[in-house]
Amino acid sequence: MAVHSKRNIKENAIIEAAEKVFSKQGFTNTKMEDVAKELGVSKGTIYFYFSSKENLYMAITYRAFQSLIETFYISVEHTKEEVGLEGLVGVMRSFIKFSEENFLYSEALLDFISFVRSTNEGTLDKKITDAMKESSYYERVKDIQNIPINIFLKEIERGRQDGSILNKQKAELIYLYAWASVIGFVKLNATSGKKTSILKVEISTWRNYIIQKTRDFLKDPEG
Amino acid sequence: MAVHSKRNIKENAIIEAAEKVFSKQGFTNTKMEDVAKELGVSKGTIYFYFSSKENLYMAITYRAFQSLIETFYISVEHTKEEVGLEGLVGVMRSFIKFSEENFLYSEALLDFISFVRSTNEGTLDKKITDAMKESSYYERVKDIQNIPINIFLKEIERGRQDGSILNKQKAELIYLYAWASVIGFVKLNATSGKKTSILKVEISTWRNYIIQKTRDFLKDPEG
Amino acid sequence: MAVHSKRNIKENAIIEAAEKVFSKQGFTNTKMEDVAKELGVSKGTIYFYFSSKENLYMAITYRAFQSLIETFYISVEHTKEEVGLEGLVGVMRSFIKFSEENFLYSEALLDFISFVRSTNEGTLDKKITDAMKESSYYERVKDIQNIPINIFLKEIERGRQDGSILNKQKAELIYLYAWASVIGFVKLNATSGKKTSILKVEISTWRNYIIQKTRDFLKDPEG
Amino acid sequence: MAVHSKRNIKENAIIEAAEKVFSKQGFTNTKMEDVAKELGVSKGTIYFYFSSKENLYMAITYRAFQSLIETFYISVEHTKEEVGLEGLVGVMRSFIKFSEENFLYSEALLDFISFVRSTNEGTLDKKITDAMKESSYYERVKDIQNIPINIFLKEIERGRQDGSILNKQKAELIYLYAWASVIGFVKLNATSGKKTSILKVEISTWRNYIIQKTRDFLKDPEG
DNA sequence: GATGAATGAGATTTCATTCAT
DNA sequence: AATGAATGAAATCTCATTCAT
Repeated sequence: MAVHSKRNIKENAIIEAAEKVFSKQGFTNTKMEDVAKELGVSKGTIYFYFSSKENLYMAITYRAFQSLIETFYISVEHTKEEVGLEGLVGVMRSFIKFSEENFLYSEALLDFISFVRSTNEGTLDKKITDAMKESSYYERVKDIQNIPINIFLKEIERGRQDGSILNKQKAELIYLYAWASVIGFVKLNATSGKKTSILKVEISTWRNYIIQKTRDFLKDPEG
Repeated sequence: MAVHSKRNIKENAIIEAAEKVFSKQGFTNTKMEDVAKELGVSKGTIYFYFSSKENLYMAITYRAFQSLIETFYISVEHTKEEVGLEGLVGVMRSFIKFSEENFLYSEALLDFISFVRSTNEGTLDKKITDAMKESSYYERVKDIQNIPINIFLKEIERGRQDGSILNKQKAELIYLYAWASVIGFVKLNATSGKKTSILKVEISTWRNYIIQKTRDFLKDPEG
Repeated sequence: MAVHSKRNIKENAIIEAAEKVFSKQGFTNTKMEDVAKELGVSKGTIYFYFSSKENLYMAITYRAFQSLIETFYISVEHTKEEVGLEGLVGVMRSFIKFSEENFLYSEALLDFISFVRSTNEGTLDKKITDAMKESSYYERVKDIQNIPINIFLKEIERGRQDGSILNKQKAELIYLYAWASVIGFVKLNATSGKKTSILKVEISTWRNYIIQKTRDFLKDPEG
Repeated sequence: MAVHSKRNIKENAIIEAAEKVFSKQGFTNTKMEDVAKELGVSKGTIYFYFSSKENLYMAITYRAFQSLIETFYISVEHTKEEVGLEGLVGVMRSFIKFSEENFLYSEALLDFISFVRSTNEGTLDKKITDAMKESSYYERVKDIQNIPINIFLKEIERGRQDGSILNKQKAELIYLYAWASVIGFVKLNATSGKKTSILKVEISTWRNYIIQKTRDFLKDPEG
């Protein structure tokens, strides 16, 4: 186990270095050499741990899902004494926070969803190719990809049980509507993040508005 | 002028070919050769009309804005007899339709916004580099980039005047909230478009829900 | 046609450059860059004409077969007034000469034979991989690979008709026996070719002996 | 000595593993890692015993010569009561068998001969480079390389003494002629060895023919 | 003795861009 | 205007070899 965890430590170090440079320069504009330099190792070392650039990206995707799941669990844990509505709003809030703080993760999640949904013909402009399926992380990600959704859906159910959520729409639809808001929000803010406003609107105002709207329509029996 | 319009015809043909292949394969995965082949001309010809791949993408971006503006104007024209609320809902509806039918355009708009907002340092993973600023289309796009927003805002104003829109939030915030929904919706559907449902939710159901929600919160005085 | 032949001229120039450096340094030890330098062009140019290093080798293989066929036809033509035995001895002689003068061709022929005969499992040490099958030249070579053999067999038949060849063995066996001698002869001489003797035997003596033995056993009714 | 033989045992194990993978994949396509894996040790261990990949190949070459010599001696021993002609035919027969059963050895012998004959400039496509000369096995091989030939030549001499061999050619020429046949035979059969015929000729038929021809021309006073 | 992580030179291949015709 | 051959910088990936533990 010592040996194995040693390997894991290095793998994680590489992933973290990769996250740093991918975040700064983007996947396409980043050379494996850049990742190596960031960590102060040689190119070969990166390839010793990750068989390809895509595999490395897939590992990041895995971490993205893991991180989101962790975030969701923590949120749910924090609000377990409150009603389901508050639990869900909490999840939503942490979802936004997560996406804002980890734009790369947010992108990775999105890329993966697109990839899984896409057939071979007509692939869009993603970093992902068929080679990705050969990544050892591909299966791992597939195994956990639905956990965030399920946590979300479970909170809706809880809210319905305790009467705090009155919206009668299909739970999945609520999830999609909420997720889309977050994605749009994050995408439109996708820059180096120095700016604190857009179209003269404070980003924090916008963020709060999304959460408020979410709460509103969850409570709305006509929702 | 004859010469000039002849040039325009060719330019447009190239842009259309580029749109086709970019849509299919994405910007990064498309070679200039592919664009040339699609149109049945040589690579040299493409470069005769467009100084770089980036410039070509910028031309597409320009068309994307033009097209969105046109779409918005048509929508507004169609609903000018109705109240502002309906005008705005119509704009929203056409916005979604536009984005669904032109994923590439939708991406281009987003890329441009990101690009403009970003400082030079810390550019994200966009197809857009500094070379973009040198594009002859860059200035042109900057000149019209705010028109869609302004149309949207004007309809809000109209709705407020005629009492159909009661939501008291800053108009720009409403715009951002609406736009984000559309972006999220489109992004999550971003595949070859063969699928008609996601998470067991019909896409049309989702689309209608977004429009319904938009209408709801525009009318809501507490909105 | 002018255009096409222009392309062919360049292709041939590249092939000839490649033959030169492959002969000198061997396939594995030769970089595409070396081929480019030999011709005074850039690496990219080589790839403009040949999609891969293997494809280039396959093109050489094609030339090898073409050249051998040409050599055989010329030999047959030269001896058409003589009996079949002499025709066959002539072919044999030119076969040896061909192999001595074109060691690279001789290797290429051998590699191809091995490749075609081999199944996927257990490929031997050749420059050839499965990628080779994707070479545009692969099919072309397959189409002509049996011509040399057929010429050889036809001469045996002619010799039997005119009574000059009395050996009663299966024609194919005769071919294999003769070919093996040539291959062994060439392989054992496979060096830069400066030496004129081996084991104190003059190479010319050895060569003549092979031809003499061939003639002997073709005439031998007990052969 | 205990230490030394322990070392030898390990060296032999490595050589055998190397022979296995080189036979299957060829020298060039085999990574040191593959050799290590085959034996279930680490790459470092291989390097502890063999200074380089070339050196390892040289060790195999040494074994190839040893094995051939052993084979020859056994054959000679078996036929010492018979006439020299039969002794020589026996050697030939075991030579063929040896080469068929150990294609890698057969290649190694050939590579070594080529290497020794070649000058530094103009080395052909062998796995062998100048580094080979630095191999500790290089000298060892040089010391024994002529033994097979000498055994062969000695049998010819014996056959001439007892009158069973009447062929008057230089003994070395006879050796070369015989060896070439074997090399050609083996090279043309160089595949995974599943096929039992080539050009509709049974390989066993061909093999027997070579032996028969060898006997014939050894007896032939005009040979 | 043995390990396997780390190195880094080098190989193949790609492709936006240029330019002679 | 148009062509497409040519360029060459750069990217991904390989692997024999080294070396700290």
